[in-house]
Amino acid sequence: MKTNKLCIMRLSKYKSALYRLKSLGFVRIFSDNLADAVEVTSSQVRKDFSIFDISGNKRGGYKIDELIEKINTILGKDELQKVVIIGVGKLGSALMHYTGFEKEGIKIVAAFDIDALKFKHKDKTPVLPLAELPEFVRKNNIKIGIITVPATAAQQVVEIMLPAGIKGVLNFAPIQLRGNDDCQINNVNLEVELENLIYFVNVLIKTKGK
Amino acid sequence: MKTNKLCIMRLSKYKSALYRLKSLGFVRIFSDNLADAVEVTSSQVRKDFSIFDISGNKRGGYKIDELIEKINTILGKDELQKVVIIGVGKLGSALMHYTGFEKEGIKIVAAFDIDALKFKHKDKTPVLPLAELPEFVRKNNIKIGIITVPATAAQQVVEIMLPAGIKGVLNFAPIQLRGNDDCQINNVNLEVELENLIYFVNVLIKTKGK
DNA sequence: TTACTTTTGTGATATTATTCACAATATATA
DNA sequence: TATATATTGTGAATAATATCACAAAAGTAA
Repeated sequence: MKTNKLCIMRLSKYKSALYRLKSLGFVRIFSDNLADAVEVTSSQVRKDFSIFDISGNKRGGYKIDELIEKINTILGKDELQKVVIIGVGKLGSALMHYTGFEKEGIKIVAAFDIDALKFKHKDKTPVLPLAELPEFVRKNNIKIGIITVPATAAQQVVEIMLPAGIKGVLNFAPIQLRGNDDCQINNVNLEVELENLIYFVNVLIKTKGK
Repeated sequence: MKTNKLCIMRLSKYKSALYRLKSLGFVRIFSDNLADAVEVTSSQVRKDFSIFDISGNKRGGYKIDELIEKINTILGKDELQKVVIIGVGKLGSALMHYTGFEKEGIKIVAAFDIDALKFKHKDKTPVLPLAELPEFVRKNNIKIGIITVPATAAQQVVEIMLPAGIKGVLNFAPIQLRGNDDCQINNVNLEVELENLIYFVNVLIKTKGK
């Protein structure tokens, strides 16, 4: 089974499109429709599915419900995923209260910071001292953490998370963090995303000018 | 000149690493060092540079200042980039006040919403009615917009932005938005990023178990 | 039932991206 | 100055990814 990051990203996107199509009343779907929704080719869709032995019916397409279930299984979404956030700044608290995760079975169970003014031990999603992270992570069997601290603190935070048993980090600090064999780190760099967009907009404007 | 999105993303990352290395006192840099900082190979770095005719000195490496300047020119960062945000929810207001953009020459000049309770005409970064977006965009020659509205509203917002003259959209709504020849849309899907991470963490845990 | 049409599933092929490998050359050293 | 060494720059080779194209199967219509 040959997979790669892009392929898994597409699976997520297929799923999200499937929920939407389902809510519009569709029961079955063709690779063509999914391809449209996610802006890929229909052979890409079928190839992705074949990698994971997802099969439909020739001429009958795929049953949406089955498809969603299979994709969820592949993505490991059978059980609720508990996630912690480190860094309760603007972005951190926005993500903390972001409602989009719950429908995907992802729950932010706690946040951590070093600023005592931000501690909220009694809240539904508590904000706790960073020093308590290792114990919390072990007790609650947390695997995933989101980093939303400033770039200068990010590597230090990783050094605390790894021995605590965190296996996956989604890093929003604008610095490329290094994972290891025991921990996967994915970086989401907002500045880079915007710069990228700016580049292609400039290309667009220049080519139009011709 | 053959470019692609990944290559441009790497340029941004090189630049960010260069700022860091500069602040540590470095003046010259080798492809090796940059490769380390961004987690790519040194030939990747040199290849990327050669695509844009960036050259260093054999045995002398690259001068950091020149490199930063050249990359900024390529990325179109010669002048301040004015950006608007549509959707002043949790994520929107976090991005609105996110300080990381300014050092990259990106300025959020206004935000828009449909909820009158959110309007702040007098603020430094005003929150204005969505209806005023087209006029504002034209008057201020805005090219870039960030979408942080719910998925259900995102496509409608795009339909307002395109005729107003927006050329690039960074979309945070969890739905794949479609651009056209006149407008580039890049999607950042937080749910997808997290799901992706969860997948690879599960793979990690399974393989370790063996 | 039979012929026709549509859609899947997948090897073969094409395209794109990355790494290799090494000549060219700038700098350092003796 | 001559020699040794490190590093770039880039074609060639390799690897990764996506598309093509078509046989096989399943539905539809007559």
